[in-house]
Amino acid sequence: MTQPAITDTAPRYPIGDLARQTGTKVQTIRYYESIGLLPEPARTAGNQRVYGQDQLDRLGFIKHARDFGFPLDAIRELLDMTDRPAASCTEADEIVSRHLGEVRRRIGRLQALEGELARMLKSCSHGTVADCRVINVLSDHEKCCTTSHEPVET
Amino acid sequence: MTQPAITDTAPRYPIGDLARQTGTKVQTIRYYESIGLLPEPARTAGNQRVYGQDQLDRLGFIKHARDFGFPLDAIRELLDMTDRPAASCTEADEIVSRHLGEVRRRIGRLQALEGELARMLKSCSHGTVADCRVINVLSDHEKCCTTSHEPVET
DNA sequence: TATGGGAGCTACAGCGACTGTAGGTTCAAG
DNA sequence: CTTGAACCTACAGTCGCTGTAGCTCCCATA
Repeated sequence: MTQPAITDTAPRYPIGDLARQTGTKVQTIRYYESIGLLPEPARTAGNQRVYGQDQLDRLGFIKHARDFGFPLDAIRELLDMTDRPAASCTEADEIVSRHLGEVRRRIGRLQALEGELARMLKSCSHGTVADCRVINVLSDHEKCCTTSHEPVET
Repeated sequence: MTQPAITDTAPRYPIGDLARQTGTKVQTIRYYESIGLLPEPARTAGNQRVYGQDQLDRLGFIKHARDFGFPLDAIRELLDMTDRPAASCTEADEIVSRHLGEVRRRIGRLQALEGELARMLKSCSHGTVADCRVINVLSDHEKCCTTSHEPVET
């Protein structure tokens, strides 16, 4: 009788606390709920969302993975895995490998782009637009030094 | 009389030709028109778009600049400059410098990310999800080796 | 107990730069 | 004359949010 019931001590956060504790915006949390990334939480009598520790952890995971640049569907797969802790983590490794490969390809493309932009700028004589190397390179494919011409997906 | 009139020899391309010649999609061309990046072209009696050399060149410029990763509003500024060929090209240089700076920042962020992802993968023991380094790092901020935690904007 | 203001609610539009679809019309070759 | 590719408009969807409008709710202070 001197001990309060366990359910009374369970933390119950409103959405703003969740946002502050994870560094997510309130709207983003509601958005994650709307796309099924976060389950629908309990509500107060006044229809306001209340979250427990589970949800806080789950959102922390999502935020962290987003900071690592994982797309939401990869995060969804990773979250599904945390629900099966006895399973092999091969699948998780694959998701990360795929993402790492994507990041490396992107770096390569951006470095090629960096070189071209720097060359363009260096060769510009800073005169009129008519003589501008920058404008000329963009106007005329022939004046361009690069071999490949794929969009760069910045 | 033996010479055809000049206007008869002016090339008039349908939208599909423009698309093929520049490597742009037909819908994209119509989209550029809708946002005012390309002027409204002449039409046939049957309401189909017909383009001349000017438009082809303009679209070529846009395509090329997009391949360099310039956002459309920067391209709009660059196009405005080509209409004033006697002006100084300082402004063009600035646009390119800005873009170059952005590309370099992005490369830096992606390289930091690459390091973290590679470390994560290397330290994974390839056992169960419960022991998975990948999942653990994402679950627990403390286990994370990085100092800064900004989203990476891939 | 009244009140003020911050926090929460839903629903929807907008971003950038397209891409895809539906349902129709036009054009050129056979 | 028919067929089918190319064209037309209009609009929805992509990704991952962000912002707005117009409400309601909750809690601390007077």
